[in-house]
Amino acid sequence: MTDKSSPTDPIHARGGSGATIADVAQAAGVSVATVSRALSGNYPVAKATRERIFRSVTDLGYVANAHARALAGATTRTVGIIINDVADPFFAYIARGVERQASAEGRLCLITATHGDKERELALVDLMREQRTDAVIVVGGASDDPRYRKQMADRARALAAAGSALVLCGRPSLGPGVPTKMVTYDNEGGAFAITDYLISQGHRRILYVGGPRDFSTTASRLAGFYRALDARGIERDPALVHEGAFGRGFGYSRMRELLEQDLGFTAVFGANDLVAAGILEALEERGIRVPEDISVVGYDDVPVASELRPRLTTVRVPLEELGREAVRLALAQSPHDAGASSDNTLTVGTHIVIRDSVSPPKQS
Amino acid sequence: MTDKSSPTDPIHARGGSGATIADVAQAAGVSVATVSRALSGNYPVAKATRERIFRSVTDLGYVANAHARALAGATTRTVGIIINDVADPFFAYIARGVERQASAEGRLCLITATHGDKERELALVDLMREQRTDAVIVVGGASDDPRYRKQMADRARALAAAGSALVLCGRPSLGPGVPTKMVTYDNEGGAFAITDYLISQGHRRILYVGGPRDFSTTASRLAGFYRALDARGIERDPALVHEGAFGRGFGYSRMRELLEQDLGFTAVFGANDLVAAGILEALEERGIRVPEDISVVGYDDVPVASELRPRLTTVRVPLEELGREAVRLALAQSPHDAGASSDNTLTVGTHIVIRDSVSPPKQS
DNA sequence: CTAGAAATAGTAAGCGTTTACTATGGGGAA
DNA sequence: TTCCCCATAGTAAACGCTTACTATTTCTAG
Repeated sequence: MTDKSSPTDPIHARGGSGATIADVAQAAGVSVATVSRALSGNYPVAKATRERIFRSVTDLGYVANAHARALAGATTRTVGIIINDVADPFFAYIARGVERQASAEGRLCLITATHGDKERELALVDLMREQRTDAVIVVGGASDDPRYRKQMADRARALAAAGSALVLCGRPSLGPGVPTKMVTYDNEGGAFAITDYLISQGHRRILYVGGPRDFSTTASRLAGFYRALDARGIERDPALVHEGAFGRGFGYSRMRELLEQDLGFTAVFGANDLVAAGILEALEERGIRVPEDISVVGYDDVPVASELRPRLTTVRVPLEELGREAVRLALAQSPHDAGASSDNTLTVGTHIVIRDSVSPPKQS
Repeated sequence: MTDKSSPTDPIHARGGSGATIADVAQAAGVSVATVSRALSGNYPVAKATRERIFRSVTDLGYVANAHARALAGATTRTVGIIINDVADPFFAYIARGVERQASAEGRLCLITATHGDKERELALVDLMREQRTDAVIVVGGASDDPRYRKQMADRARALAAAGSALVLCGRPSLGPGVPTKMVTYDNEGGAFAITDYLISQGHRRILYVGGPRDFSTTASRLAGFYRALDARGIERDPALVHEGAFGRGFGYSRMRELLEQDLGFTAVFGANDLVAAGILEALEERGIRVPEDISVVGYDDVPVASELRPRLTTVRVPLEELGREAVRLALAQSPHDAGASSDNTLTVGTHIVIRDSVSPPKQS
């Protein structure tokens, strides 16, 4: 092997464990203060000096130590996001929005997943707090357990006190007086709209399947569902509501069971698109045609909705937009008073998108 | 408003910008060293003292400052991962594996996306280097531009020198002597297998669509494709190979164009499942039946493959596993010598999964 | 010419932890 | 009783950077 560290070999010029700002200073024959200033560019440094410094930086393959920088008072330039599961498209698209906006604002993105465990969610908020992220964004529906809410509220206060912010994305407020920012979508309205659409097509007995019980998202979607029923004077039938989980597997297995019973429904409202996909699968397996025999709708409009056959009629939620807005809001300097009056909350609309999975009920 | 900071109010007890270890020490009447030791538990602390300390921690809502900790020499407990796009299922599943394994090993996960820009990829590696992550994992095929390879190799050396590691996940080596770890899958083998399957069904003219040109993934898949052709003595026809991009949109539009020409193929190999989905869409639009008129296969076996109708025959890549192994390897203390002999590389297998999108070619 | 303002550099004090050393008190062995 | 060791706790020196001050030139205006 020949000498690997010729003076022109950028990054590997020195061994050790990475060059420090002092190494650069020495190489350039200036003080560390000058290097720091040349690098951040917020203070005049003579052109010649600056060039010498930059040359040394390249020669040494120097990159600043983000921790030292953060510790010395500069901001961390990092936002944290907490989601359920990276591979669930609902969260993945929101995460994409967050990642893109964060990077547009020169921030890095710390992503973690709860796998649906609310204790873990709380622990993750603390982890982000340790990291001193500029903001922490928690995504998706929340449990309505009061103990949990209190714990989360405590963390919101701690974050606010430390100059960071807790952003609630697609979940309800922690209550008045708790310093959070919120970006949500019209969950209830979308559910109302699509239920009403089903009714307008002539359906009267609609099955609702999916979504964890005691979960804010489920609650809102059901609320919209019921409101539509009520508005048309259709009786609510508890036998037609089956909460459980979000996810294709749940939709499939629950639908199989439900098909054994004689519930007499003509349409099914899947709590989200994945549940609807499972429902479709179960229906197909039984040779039931969609939409001729039974109509099906979903929620979220993630790509699988248009991948399915029949293409799924569903409610479009602007997921990526939601993520972007979350970081915009998070990073926006809230007016001096953290007053509740400032618009720390933002709601984006939803609308139904009509595809091929709904038709009028079969004459029976 | 009544007094909000009663002594029992956990986290919000003090204003300011977060309690420090010194605050805890004072509250507990001990030195900061003792607090540090009680917290990390790597040094004996009297039971009574420890309890007093933990009480103060809770009272103050104290969480350690990760930056100070990292600076003081402890590891950062963070791994970085660089992918193309969070919302692309191929990457999302790998990211899930990484995230899960990282969290199983008590690490946090810094996720960033390149959006296919290789300059940005290099910049992101530097960003992670600034963060002093325990490892940085770059995922997915790579460009074979020599300048780019050299730059990446420089960074690999810098990371290694700093005690971190560059992990190549699903991409080829940067060359001998460059200190990287690798976890890959049998890309070429999978392509060979599925092409051979197509041939065994009687297909002779197979169209290959998708994948960026000059990209390692494309190169391997095409290599397997060609090898299968050669093995059966089928002539390679350049007119049947159409590189371009990964993505549903590309598959759809290119297929539409190709359908205008009279290429006489009986099967299509989509460079990945998303491309195949686009191909299916274009075919459906033209009223061409799959697999009766034309057979289609994909690659990766992401969920959309089984969502499609017909269900897509494809090559299964254990994506989540890939991600997990990447962090296992990354975090494994490599033997003292960073010798090339140690097994810093790991390959997971691929296999074809047969569904409904292939049948023997139509008699014409 | 000279005083005072730029412009440019350097000094050194933190930022919040960890950890090598040092200090203290109490027990048990001899 | 005297020593030595163990269990605990404290002191203070990094870690690598930013930035308020201070110092030195070099102009510019009067």
